[in-house]
Amino acid sequence: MEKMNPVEMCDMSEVHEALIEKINRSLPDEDDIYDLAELFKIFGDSSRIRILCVLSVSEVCVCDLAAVLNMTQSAVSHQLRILKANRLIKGRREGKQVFYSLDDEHVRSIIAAGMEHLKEED
Amino acid sequence: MEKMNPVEMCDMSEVHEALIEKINRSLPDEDDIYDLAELFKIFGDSSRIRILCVLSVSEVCVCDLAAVLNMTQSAVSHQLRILKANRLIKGRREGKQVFYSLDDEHVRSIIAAGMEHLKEED
DNA sequence: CAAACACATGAACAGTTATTCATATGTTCA
DNA sequence: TGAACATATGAATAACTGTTCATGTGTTTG
Repeated sequence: MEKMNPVEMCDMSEVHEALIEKINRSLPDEDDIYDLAELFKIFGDSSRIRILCVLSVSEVCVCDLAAVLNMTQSAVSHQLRILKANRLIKGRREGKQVFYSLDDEHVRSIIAAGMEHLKEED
Repeated sequence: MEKMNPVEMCDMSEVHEALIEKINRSLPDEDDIYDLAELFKIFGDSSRIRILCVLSVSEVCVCDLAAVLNMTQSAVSHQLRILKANRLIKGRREGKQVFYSLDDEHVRSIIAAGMEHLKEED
């Protein structure tokens, strides 16, 4: 891939040129970064975090989720759809009900990593 | 964004009542969940992730960031402000330039946790 | 089959957000 | 002091997102 035309660069271009080269080589793939941002976007909503926390405790059906989280069934379903599409949870039908549970062990570790940052603040 | 709504619950209320009680007790504090979502919101933008990835390699000034990431200086500054306000990065002035670097070890672990999820997909 | 229930989903709306543009602040140096 | 440079920031705009409302799908049961 050809180098992007530097839109802006400070005067000491010679000095920082090498650094920029080095950084460009060690940056993750553009697509990976995009996917990563998309993933964190999923965690960037308290309703979804709450759902994940509940499912982290136990497999739960949709209406119980709505009850525990004090959300409408529709709102819960919309969020479950997003979580499922991103393979963070999975659904299991049992008669009229659908029970959801975590589909990825990393969900807990991602949440834990975020919590650590919060608990560290002064 | 979070609204109060009428509680919904499926018919088998007696069966799930105990489960709901248990879940309610083990859920994280409401404020913590909110803060956690706010934190992940920061990571939920590819421009900010890219900035964090760059700073994960080296301390870099604003105009070099703009050059590497092919963004305008203004756009970079706006994002740096957000990252700084959330204590993910810190700035160090050196003459006319300001050099930014990571301010939290957890930044790397949060990104790593997210990456693991992506790399796991079939 | 029809009714009741659990859940899913499309459309619309309100609130949020990242970027751009213009301009302000802060620093160095002639 | 004033010009040039590096960065910061306010306002405006376009794009995105979560919820609600209405309705559709799938399942059980009378």
